Amino acid sequence: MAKTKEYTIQAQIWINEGSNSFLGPGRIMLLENIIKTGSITNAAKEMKMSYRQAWQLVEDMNKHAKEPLVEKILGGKGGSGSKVSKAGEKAIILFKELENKIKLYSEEELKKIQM
Amino acid sequence: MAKTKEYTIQAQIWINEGSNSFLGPGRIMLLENIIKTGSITNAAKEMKMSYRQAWQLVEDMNKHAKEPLVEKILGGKGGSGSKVSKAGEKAIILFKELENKIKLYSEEELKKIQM
DNA sequence: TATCGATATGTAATATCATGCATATCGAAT
DNA sequence: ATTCGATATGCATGATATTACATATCGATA
Repeated sequence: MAKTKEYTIQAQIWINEGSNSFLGPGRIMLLENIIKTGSITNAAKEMKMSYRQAWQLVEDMNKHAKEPLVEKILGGKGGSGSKVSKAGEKAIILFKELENKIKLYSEEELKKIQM
Repeated sequence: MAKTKEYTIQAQIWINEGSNSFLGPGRIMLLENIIKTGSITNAAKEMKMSYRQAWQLVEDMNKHAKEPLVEKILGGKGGSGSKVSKAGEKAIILFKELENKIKLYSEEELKKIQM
């Protein structure tokens, strides 16, 4: 008997500013991990990414956002760190809503056809 | 004056068979180039991909499709080549329709919000 | 059975990219 | 001024694809 084949759809989105990438799943996860850990360094560790790369992503996000998504905190008794701004929190929410809608829509559309 | 920032959305889809990738934009383009050129070898050249990689993609697509998307032609006076099957042609059309709908939907949804 | 142009496949070489590491800097708090 | 934990950044190293190359095979046609 023939092996049954089940097909699923995967949808991914990215937001660009002009021709530059601005937000994608990886960057959103990074933002979430910065909220969770309080620093780029620890967020990077959390997702097994090098600090260097995480830092560059933050730099790039900030450059392409209307206002910074991540703000640095320097000094203080506990040393330094980074924090996601209000604009950053909003970006996370908007992105995930968008992503969710599109994934749902994709699945519905796949159901309509026979692969 | 502040630099205006224009945001656009990019959506990409892939079809999986079980947990294996089956079709994506690259594979679809490969199929189209096989139609155009009549062989995997020339399709690969067309898109500056190594023959090896192109061949593996074809192999993998066929393995995960219900019936082969690409069929080999061996022998004959003109030597050999490959051809996209009816199932392959159908897959191209279905994929592109799906992709198109999702891209349109994504753009509509982006318009609704303010990034 | 000789020819043809590609397919099919392993292996060595290479390019690409991310990471690790080292160092300088930061600025509030004490 | 010292301390703190991170940020900021260059550069060498390493891991991980991707490619190039070489070779064997294919099968209808003539």
